[in-house]
Amino acid sequence: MTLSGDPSHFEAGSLVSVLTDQPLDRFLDYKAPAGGVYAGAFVEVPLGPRKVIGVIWGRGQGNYDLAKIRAVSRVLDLPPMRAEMRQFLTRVADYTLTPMNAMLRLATRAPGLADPPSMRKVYALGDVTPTRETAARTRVLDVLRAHNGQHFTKKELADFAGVSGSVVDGLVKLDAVLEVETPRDVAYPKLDPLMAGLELSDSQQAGGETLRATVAKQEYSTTLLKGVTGSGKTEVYLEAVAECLAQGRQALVLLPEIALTVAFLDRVEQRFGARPAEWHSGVTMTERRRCWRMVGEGKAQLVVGARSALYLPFQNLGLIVVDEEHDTSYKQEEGVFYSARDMAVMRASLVGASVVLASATPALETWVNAASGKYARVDLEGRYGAAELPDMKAIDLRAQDMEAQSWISPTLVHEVEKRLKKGEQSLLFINRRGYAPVTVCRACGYQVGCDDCDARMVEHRFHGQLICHQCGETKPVPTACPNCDVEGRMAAVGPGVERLEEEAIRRFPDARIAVLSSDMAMTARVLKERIHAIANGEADIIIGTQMVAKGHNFPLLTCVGVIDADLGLQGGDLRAAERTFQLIRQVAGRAGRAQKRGVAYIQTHQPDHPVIQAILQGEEEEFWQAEADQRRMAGVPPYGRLAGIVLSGPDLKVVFDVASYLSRNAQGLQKIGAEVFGPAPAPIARVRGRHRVRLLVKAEKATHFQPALAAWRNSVKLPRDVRMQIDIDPQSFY
DNA sequence: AGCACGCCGACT
DNA sequence: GTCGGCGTGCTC
Repeated sequence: MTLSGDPSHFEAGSLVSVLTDQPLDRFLDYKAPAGGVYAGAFVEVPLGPRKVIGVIWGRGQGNYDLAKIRAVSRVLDLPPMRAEMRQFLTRVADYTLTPMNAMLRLATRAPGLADPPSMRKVYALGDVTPTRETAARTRVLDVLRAHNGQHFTKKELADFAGVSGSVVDGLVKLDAVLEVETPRDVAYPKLDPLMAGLELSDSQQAGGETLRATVAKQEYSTTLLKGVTGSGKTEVYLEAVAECLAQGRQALVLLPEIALTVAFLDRVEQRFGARPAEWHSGVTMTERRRCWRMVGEGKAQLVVGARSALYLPFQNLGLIVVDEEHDTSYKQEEGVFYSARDMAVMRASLVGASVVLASATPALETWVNAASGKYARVDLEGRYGAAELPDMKAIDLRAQDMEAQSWISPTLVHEVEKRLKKGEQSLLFINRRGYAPVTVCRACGYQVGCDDCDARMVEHRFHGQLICHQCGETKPVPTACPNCDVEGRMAAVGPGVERLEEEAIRRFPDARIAVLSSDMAMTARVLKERIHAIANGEADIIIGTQMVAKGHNFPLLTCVGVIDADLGLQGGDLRAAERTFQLIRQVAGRAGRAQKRGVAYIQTHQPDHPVIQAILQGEEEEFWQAEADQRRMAGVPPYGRLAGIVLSGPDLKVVFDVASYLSRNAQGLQKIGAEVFGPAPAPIARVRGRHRVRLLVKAEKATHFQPALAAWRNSVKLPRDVRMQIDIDPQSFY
């Protein structure tokens, strides 16, 4: 049956435009298959000798040799891509200057989409009683009778009954046990939004009700949920999730780190009685396929995931929560360059969903949007329970009597010792992995660098080698200088987390010391167990990198020492101040979460620096306002537009020439008032053997920035081995 | 992305 | 003579 006049239906043989996941930067025309096809349908189309996945985008363009046009081979058994999803992908592509096929790949990142639903055999009680009932057979039937109506796999059933699989086979042959083919991808267990949550404080209660009311309107909105570490943001936004689920709409919660998901799944189970769907790099292929398909069939009510979960085929999305929304890992800086936070807002605005951006230290962009009224804002007062934010104290390193090769100041040593005596925990924070950032020859001054990158190799004693943090290249720690051949003068300079541990062991020989660093290669579960053990008091001193700043609770912790607060302030990055502020506030927030008030000690050479001062005084709003004013004066985001362009290739001169040409031929950009800066060598001028040159394009806010950039990019034909990356709203300048 | 076509060097 | 290196170009 065909619906005449329905513009989204295409009759058999008519021309349709198909977007494939192949890297051809255009749509291809095909003939609609027998039975016709609707726009949005997932299809398989012939392309050269192969069959590839595509989506029917609309009517064919008709600008290709009709004789060469082939027919869609088949329509896949998947719910069609909704119009709003197609619109979303198009908008993200236009915003980030990404080809559409790359967008489709993001949206179809699940295995076996072209395959029929994967099936498996399950077993249930049959209606025949076997004539010869052996002991083994009785045990099997007893298990099935005890769980009447439930299905088991053969292995489950056999294991439960303590028999081998062949007993089950025998019973199946006699029809005493039923063998049923069922889809492997089953719906997620039902979440109950009406279950009672934890008891909320007044502030949480009020915040939760505001969010519920917002979600209940079923229209687009974005709300900043701001509350200090420990104020119970999660419980509050789970209220928004409850409201969304109660309406029968789907919800998505984005978390910045896989390590946080395990704890979050537990919270969801407590709150709604079952676990939600999970989507991140750590889930198995089978589970990925299940998640993608169930989300598309509306059989997953809540998804917890990493940024790429944004491209799942939700059918009736009502809410997106971006937890720790300021986190830099939401910005993808590979392949498709996008900010998951910003794209969450875009997706929600297209489907009439609510967005909650949760953070103790919001991104400046978010803060500004809330201040201007573009976003609503909910503030949580105080910390949950009796806990209060710690006192913040600076340790002026210029006035400390620092020993050589040591980074823990006498004042901080003293404070840690006091905690050790009282049986309380201390946290020493250093935002640097490995043992030492530099290996230098004391004879000639040579520093060991990576052969393929313009970066110094970082010594990792844990792994017993030097590692390039850019490309992952490793080499042994040399005993003789590679430059002057002098033996035995190579020295490690500066501290990393491993070296800090070494110093802590030396200074606190009787303390139990635990290290938490992202390169210790632990699974999410192991990591969670470790953190749990530490939180329960299995360590006196915790030494950690950035990782410890994120969302873990240590109730016995009363002392935080930030080893080098200046580290983030150098480098002249646009966001250096903001980052340092966020990171130190977060780390400090680890202290004193339960009954005892904590103190955070911040070691710095510049205690009068405005950022350090803002942290010490707790003058948050003033800090954001000052940052915002500075950005406005400089005409940079969020008050202006930036695009970072990186050209890379094996031959520096060729790359530089292309960059110069682009810079000189930017009339289209100048026409919209944009300026091109550069070319200049990128901060890391060589990565994996490719030379990198960067340009920066800066424009006023209200301009047709992307179209002008796209035209500019397309105006040059790049040499074969030169690549060009365009990063809209760059976060880092690497 | 694949995959074919095609045009030059060292081999059974 | 040909096997195969990977540069170039095409796929509706």
